[in-house]
Amino acid sequence: MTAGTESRGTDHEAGSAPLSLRGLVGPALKRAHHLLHSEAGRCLEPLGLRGATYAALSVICDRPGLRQGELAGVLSAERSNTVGTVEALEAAGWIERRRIEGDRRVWTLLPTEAGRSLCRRADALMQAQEDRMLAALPPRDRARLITLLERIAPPEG
Amino acid sequence: MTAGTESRGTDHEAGSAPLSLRGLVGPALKRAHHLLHSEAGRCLEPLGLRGATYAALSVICDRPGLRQGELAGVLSAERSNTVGTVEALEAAGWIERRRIEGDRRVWTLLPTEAGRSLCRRADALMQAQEDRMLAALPPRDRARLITLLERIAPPEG
DNA sequence: TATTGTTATACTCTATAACTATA
DNA sequence: TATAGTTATAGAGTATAACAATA
Repeated sequence: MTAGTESRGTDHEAGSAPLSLRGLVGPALKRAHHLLHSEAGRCLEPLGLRGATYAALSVICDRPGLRQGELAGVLSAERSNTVGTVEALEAAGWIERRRIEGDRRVWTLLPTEAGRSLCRRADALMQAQEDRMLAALPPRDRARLITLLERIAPPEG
Repeated sequence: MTAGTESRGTDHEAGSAPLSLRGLVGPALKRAHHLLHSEAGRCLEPLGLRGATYAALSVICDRPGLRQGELAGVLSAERSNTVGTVEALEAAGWIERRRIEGDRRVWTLLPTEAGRSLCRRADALMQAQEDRMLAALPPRDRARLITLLERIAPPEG
């Protein structure tokens, strides 16, 4: 902290990233996430879905009957922020909410047949989208990438 | 699209992600990014920086004299969204803006000595933060991860 | 008292269009 | 007419606290 005044390079081919950011995972992660996320949004839009509603619908189809709070947990989202998502799915007729016996506070979430059908279409779309966006990565590298990312942030902390 | 009614599993150890999201890079990318990004924010806060201001300062220290529009390009940000960032850095005394000769529309960005000093501290903090967050990944895997991410979204598209 | 879902709110990040002053 | 920077604004995404109904 007391040393020299200049440790950074001064000549650049126009457009390279700064040295100090080169070794960090964060910036690379941010760019990749932003690219995939925005592209996924454009893909899902024609289906009437967004990233959040697709993810929620997918979880509900996979675990029919789960509670709203469990959904929030799986999505790594705040309970308060899943309310709108669930309402949107219900309003569109893609899921139903049911009370359970014994505890009238909780809502249970079930996909409708329309919801299941939509989810299958969305799954296919998203798979195709990743095939397109990740064309530079052979399947093996894709799996490796997922493994690395999940070692940083395991699913369902 | 005409086939069966049920292709998803029904028994789960509580807390696993849906099958259809398992093979996708997007969700894993999102979780890792969210975790690193929010943690980076907490790290930088005591220095008076946020992710965006740190990244901008780093670029300016590395390429002193670059234009504001070039900065936006390197940051993959809209020009309009870099205005506030640059103003914040200038107001804090970490950078200066200078006109150039020959074109009075452009601003040139230069770090002050205080800015360089702060940036060195922030670099060290961010390096330490990643060492902590990515403890599960040996350096070799970290480099591999960056390589994979940059094949999806190359720096400075 | 604690918990489930809800409301309200605020803050960050990003995108878009329109403006100014220069060129 | 085009460009650099700016302003204004809108939309996502996320975080927090407080509330009602129920346990």
